Amino acid sequence: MIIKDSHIPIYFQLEMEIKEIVKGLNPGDPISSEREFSEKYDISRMTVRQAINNLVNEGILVRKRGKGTFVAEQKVEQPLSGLTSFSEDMRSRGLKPLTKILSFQQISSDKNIAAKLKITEGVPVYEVSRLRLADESPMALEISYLPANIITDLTENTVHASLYEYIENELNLKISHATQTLESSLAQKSECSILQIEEGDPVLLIERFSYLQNGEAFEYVKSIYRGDRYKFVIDMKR
Amino acid sequence: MIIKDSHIPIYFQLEMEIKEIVKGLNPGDPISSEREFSEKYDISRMTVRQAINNLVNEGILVRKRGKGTFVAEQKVEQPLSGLTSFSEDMRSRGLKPLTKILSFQQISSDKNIAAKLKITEGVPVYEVSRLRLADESPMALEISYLPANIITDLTENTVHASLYEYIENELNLKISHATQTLESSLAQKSECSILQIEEGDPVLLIERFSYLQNGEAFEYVKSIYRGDRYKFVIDMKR
DNA sequence: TATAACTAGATGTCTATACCAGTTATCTTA
DNA sequence: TAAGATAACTGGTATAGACATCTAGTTATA
Repeated sequence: MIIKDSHIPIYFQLEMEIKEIVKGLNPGDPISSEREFSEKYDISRMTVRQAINNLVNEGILVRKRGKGTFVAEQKVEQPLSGLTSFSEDMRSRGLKPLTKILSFQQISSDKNIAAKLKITEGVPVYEVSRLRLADESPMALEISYLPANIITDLTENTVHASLYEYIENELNLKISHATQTLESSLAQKSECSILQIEEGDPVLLIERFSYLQNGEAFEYVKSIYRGDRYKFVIDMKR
Repeated sequence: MIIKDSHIPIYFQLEMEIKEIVKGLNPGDPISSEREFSEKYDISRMTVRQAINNLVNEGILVRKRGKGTFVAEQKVEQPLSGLTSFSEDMRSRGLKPLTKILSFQQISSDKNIAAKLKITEGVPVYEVSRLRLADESPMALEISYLPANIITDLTENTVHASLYEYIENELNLKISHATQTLESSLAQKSECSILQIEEGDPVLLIERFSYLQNGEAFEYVKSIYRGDRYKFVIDMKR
């Protein structure tokens, strides 16, 4: 029902009306033509067009010249950063995500870690090992290294809650960007038992370097994902 | 300059005109009022509004009721942000990238392709096979499928030049976003000879779905990368 | 029978006009 | 001088009608 002398614009009322109609239709179904709406509600065709245009811009309808206006196919929503987190990803597939912290300790950086974080060998770093599970079954092993002189007073609880919030809100550091590399490899003996796979099975190796706004690396993460069970998803906006 | 009896709609010509004007302005600057454009080009104000509406929807302008229309602040959008292309990636590592088109043909979509692109089985699609090389040695095999009813009149040259430019500028379609999945797997016999690897070697499987603004998928790409030589890189801005 | 022409109906473009509703500066008045 | 009214802008909403162009059927023709 459309009320003509309401303070709510007619085109807006019609938008609501059409949204209701669309609820009872399937993607691809046609809606009434512009002239039909115009006559049915006794409003101008241009006003009908305004309502439909807005719904087209919202991705609810699709116009096809000469044919009509149709209910759009389901819209795909993209997560903010472009990268879906493990937890989101698992949940979207109907699996229950769980993260177990296997170890948390402060160690002296060896040559390899020091090179990755571009710090001097021997500078203390936090080492955090995590096991990622989906529906109780292991999906990935993650080992993170964080320089203890930048990320100060880190605790196991903080790591388990939200590391990034701690860095930005408690330490007042500004996170700038991260670089992630993915590569396909074969499982090594040492990783097999914990991921419950066989030597030579396909695995996805992911390395992430995270940087502060001053250019310092504050995190190096090396992950091993089961290749047979995990797909990495990226959404890209244009 | 606006040509009235052109086959190009007046509002579209005006959009171009305003885009040029905006180039010489700074974010926050006002543009002429709707009535001024209307008088200057001797066109209806409603036509001016249609042009401005489109530019507002594109995020180029913002309207402020009672005040005027202004150049929008910087656009957040970045073309397919975060993903470095194969060519860029190779060059940054000092390798010479090369893409060879192995085959280009129009075929009838089978059940699998039709399902991926959400079209009816049998609808014709273009199939493009590409071999990606770095310093003469094969790195990846890419097979793309594009519905021939959406991406019309595709030629091998277009594919080899810039497909996305063709879609946006020649076909006047709007690219919205893409979803990419990566997974680790083992090489199958059929892929071995062309990639010069052994059966069971690690490979990176990448699937990409690209979508238009109306929600239709216009591209499905399946790629197989050599796991021993290729790393996939993602940069993330916060 | 195959093809071309027509037709009905859909969206697309465009006009000219009217009035509504915020915003701002100026002008009037107490 | 300060407060309020007013005028002159801005974009927002809405109308009625005209013609263009595309689509899909139907009809007429070669």
